[in-house]
Amino acid sequence: MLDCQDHEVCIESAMSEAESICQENGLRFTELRKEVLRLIWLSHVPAKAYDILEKLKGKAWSAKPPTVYRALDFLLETGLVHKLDSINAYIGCSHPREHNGCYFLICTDCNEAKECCSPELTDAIELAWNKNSFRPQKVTLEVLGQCGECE
Amino acid sequence: MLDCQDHEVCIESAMSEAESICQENGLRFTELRKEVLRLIWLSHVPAKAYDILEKLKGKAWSAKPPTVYRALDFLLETGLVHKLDSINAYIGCSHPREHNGCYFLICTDCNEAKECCSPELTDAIELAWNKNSFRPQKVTLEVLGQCGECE
DNA sequence: TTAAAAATTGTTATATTATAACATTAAAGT
DNA sequence: ACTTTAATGTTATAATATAACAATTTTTAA
Repeated sequence: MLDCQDHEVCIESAMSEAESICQENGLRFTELRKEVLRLIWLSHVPAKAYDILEKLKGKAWSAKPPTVYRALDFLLETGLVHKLDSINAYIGCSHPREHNGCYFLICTDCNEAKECCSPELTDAIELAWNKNSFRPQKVTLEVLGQCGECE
Repeated sequence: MLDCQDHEVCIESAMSEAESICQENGLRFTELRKEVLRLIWLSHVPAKAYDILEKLKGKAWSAKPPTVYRALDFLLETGLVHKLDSINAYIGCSHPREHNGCYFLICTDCNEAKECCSPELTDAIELAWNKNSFRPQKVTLEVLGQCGECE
């Protein structure tokens, strides 16, 4: 599904961008938060919270559910990570500096997910909700299906 | 949020349409399934599985979690009910004979949800996924925010 | 019409996902 | 340095959902 050539590069660039964003905004990118973000970025398959927990236990931490969920809360709030509600899993944001018209393609065969953006989509959605005089706060748009490589 | 004038009528028409659909398709609309659908339609606030369970217990059933989840599975498969993944709740489908370009507006104040359709939306989404050579199987589109009455 | 097969429901147990509440430690502000 | 705030540790539990097998009901078909 993905165009990522060298995933090590992919991870490192995500980590350093996260570092910058936190610095710019005076947010504390602690070791725990870093490690959780890195674990999420380990693959393009969205990570489950309890899988992250198991991996954390293998490291220095005395990790328990709140350990992971608190780190996830931080990463979600800062926009470094997205939660995919349709599969209860977490994926690193591929462009954490701007979030416009994002949606997710999730392959039910290889389990990889890809974040996409489409201005036309945003426009269509805005048009639709304006008709309903609705003030949107959060949009969830996830497409489950088969990616090009898997079909 | 809703234009429903008389909710009794709203419920009864949903129930009788469900009855018809099941009959047409040779599906068994058992008492249990009927009751669960009716409980979901009790309000336009999406129903939580365990709330349905509690209400069922007040009736004739010896209800346990699988009782509810199996009825929900049936109703979801037949398209009589939708699951809202962003809030883990279930809502009656307002037009179960055709599902095209549906999405949901969910008010975080009054908790009501409204099913909407927008062909432009469907088109924009299809355009977007075609670019990615992705074969969609299920689309989740939910907008959390404030409805007209609540803002 | 009755036996076999299939579908539905009952029941017990457990898996999965997530948060509350309070204690402790570390960092930042004054 | 001391106070406050933020982050993490820890225990317990809440909320959501499914597995596995037994009993029953409905349908099929001999």
